[in-house]
Amino acid sequence: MSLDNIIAQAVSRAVKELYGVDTAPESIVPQATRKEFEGNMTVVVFPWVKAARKSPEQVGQEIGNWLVDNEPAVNRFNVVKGFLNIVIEPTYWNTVLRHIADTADYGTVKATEESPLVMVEYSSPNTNKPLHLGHVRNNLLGFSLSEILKACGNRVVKTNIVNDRGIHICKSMLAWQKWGNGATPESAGKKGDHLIGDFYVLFDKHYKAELAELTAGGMSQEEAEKASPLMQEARAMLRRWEAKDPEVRKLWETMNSWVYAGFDETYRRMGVDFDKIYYESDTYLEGKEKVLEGLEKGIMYRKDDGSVWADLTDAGLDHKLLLRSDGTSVYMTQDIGTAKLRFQDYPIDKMVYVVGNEQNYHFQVLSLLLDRLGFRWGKDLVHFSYGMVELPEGKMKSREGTVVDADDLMDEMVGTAREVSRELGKLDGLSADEAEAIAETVGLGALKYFLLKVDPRKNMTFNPKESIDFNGNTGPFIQYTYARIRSVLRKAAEQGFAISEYATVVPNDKEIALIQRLADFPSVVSEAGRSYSPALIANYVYDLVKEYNQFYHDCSILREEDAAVRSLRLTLSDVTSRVIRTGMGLLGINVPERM
RNA sequence: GCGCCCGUAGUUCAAUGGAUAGAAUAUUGGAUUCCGGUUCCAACGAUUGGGGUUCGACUCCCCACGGGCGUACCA
Repeated sequence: MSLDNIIAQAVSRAVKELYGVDTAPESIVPQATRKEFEGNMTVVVFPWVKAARKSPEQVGQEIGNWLVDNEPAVNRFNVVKGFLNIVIEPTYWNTVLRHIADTADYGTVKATEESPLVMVEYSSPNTNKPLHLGHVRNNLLGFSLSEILKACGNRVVKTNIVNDRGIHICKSMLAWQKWGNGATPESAGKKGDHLIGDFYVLFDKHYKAELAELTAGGMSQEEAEKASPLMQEARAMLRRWEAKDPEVRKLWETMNSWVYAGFDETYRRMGVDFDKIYYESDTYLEGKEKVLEGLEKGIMYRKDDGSVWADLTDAGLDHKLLLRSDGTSVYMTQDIGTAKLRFQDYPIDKMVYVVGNEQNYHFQVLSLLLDRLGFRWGKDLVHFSYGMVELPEGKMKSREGTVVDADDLMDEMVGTAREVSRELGKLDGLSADEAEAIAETVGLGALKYFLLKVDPRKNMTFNPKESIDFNGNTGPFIQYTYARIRSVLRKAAEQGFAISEYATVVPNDKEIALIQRLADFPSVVSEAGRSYSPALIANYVYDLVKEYNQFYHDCSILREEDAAVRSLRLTLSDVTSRVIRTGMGLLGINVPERM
C-alpha cells in the first residue's frame, strides 16, 4: 500500500473516532509538504472543522495526536493554520524504497482478460499528402495515451482510420495521369507520400490557373469553379471510382500503396504503430445502412429533397445532415460506419478519438448519434481533443506553403542533435553507427518531449531550438541525466560495489525527498490514465530528474566510504533510472545507456 | 450573430478549490571544477479587467475585453 493510502486511511479513522464523521479515504489526498515547513506529507483539515466545532488549529492537533498514537508510520507532526504537516518515521522510508526496488514494472498495472477494452484512434491521415507537424502531435499523443492506458491495466487496441477515398485523392491521381510521365517513387527517388503530395499541389496550381483564366473572361468565382474542366474531370474520376471502374481502381490502388509505404517509414521512425487499420473505402458505405436503420426507428427523418437528417435540438444541438439528397454519405455517416465495423471486430468498452479541437462539435454530435443508434460506448466516448501547433515564425497555412513536413522536421531535429552533440564532444570515441543512433534518439526525444509536456488542449508553440537544449525542461536533459546515472552504475559494478545493505541506514533529507518522489510514480500514472494526460507524466519525470540532481549534487557515490550508505545511494540511483525509463517509455521516448 | 475552447513572469510551460501562484529559459550575482562537462544557491519578474460564491479562487458562476476553432449537403 502506498504511503498516501496509509495516511489517508489513518486520517479517515481518526476523524471517525474523534468526531464521528465518515470520510472516504479516497477523498483525503495528502500532498507533499511545502519546503518551508517541517514534514513530509500534509493533510488539509478544514473539511472537519465544522463537524468538530473547533478551530482549525485544534482539529489539526487532535488528529495529529491520534496519528502519532495509532499509526506507526507517523513520527511527529506540526500544525500551521489548517494544515497538518506529518513527519514520517524515518526508518519507514527504507521499507518504501525496498518495495520500489523489488517491484518489477514498478508503477504499472498488468491488464487481464477482464480488463476494460479501450480502442484508441489516432493519426487518421489523408492519402493525398505527407504527414505534417499537426499529425506529429496527434501521433505522439495517441501513442503515448495508449501506452499510459495500458500501464493503467487496460487492454488497448491502437487503430487508425485512413481517409483513402474522395475527391482529394482523385485530384492527385488526375495530376499524375496528366503530367506524371509514369513517375514512380523509385524513378523519382522520392518517398511515395511525398510524390503524391507533389501531384496534389500540381493539380491545385493548374486548377488555380484555370480559375484565373475563367474569371478574367468574365465569370464569377462560383461559376468558374463549376465550369473548370480540371475539376469536372476529377469529379468524373470520383464517379468512375465509385462505380468500381477497373482502370481507376487499379491506379488508385497503385498510388495508395506508394503512400502507405511512405507512411510506414514515417511511423516507424516516429516509433508509433497500430494494431488494426481501417480504410474509409471499406467503411463509407456501412454508415448508410446504420442511418437508414435509424430512419426506420424514427431517430432520423427525411426531407422532401430526399436528404436524411437527425434532429438534435432536444440536446441543445442543431439539425445534422447524414445523407445528401443524392443519397451519398457525409463525414459523419462514415464515422458511424467505422464505429459499426469496429464494434463487430472488438467488444469495445471505451472508444477514444485523438482528433484536433476543430472537430469538437463533430464529436459531440457523433457521441449523441452513436448513443441513439444503440452503441453502448457511444454516450461516453472520449474525444481527446488537442490544439494546434504553431512555430515561432507564425502559423502553418497549407495554402501559403508554410506547412512543416513531418519527415523534414525529424531530419532537422536529428541533424541538430548530431551537431550539438558533436560540439559538446559527446560523440568522441564512439563508432559512426553509435553516434548516429544517439543523434536519432536525442533528436526525436527532443521533439516528442516538447510536444507532449504541454497540456494537449492548448495551442502551443514548438520551438525546435529550445526543445533540443541539453538544459532545462527538455527531453535531452532527461536523457542525459539517465545516461549519467547508468554510467555511475556501470562504474560501481566494475568496482564491485554491491547494493544489498541499503535498508540498514536511515536516509537523509535529500534522499527522503527523492524516495518520496519515487513513491508518487504509481499514482501519477493512474492519474494520467484517468485524465488522459501524457503531460502529467512528462512533468513528473522532469521533477524527478531535478530531485535526483539535488540528491546527486552533494554526495560522491563511488567515493563513499560507508558501504551501507553507498549501497543506499546506488539503490536510489538504480531505482530512479528505472522510473525515468518507464516514464519516458510511456511517452514513447527512448533513453540511451550512454550519450 | 450563435456555440465551444483558451487567456498566468520578457518568453515557453506548471498549479485534484488549499499555505507566500511553481519550473525552465533569458538577465544579474555567487558556489563548485567533481563519479560525466549539462551541477548547485540567490536575485529579478506574472494570474487580462470587474463583480459574485466560501474558512480559502488561477481554478467554480456572471459581465466585459483579447485570441483560436466551429457554425447544416467539405473531410
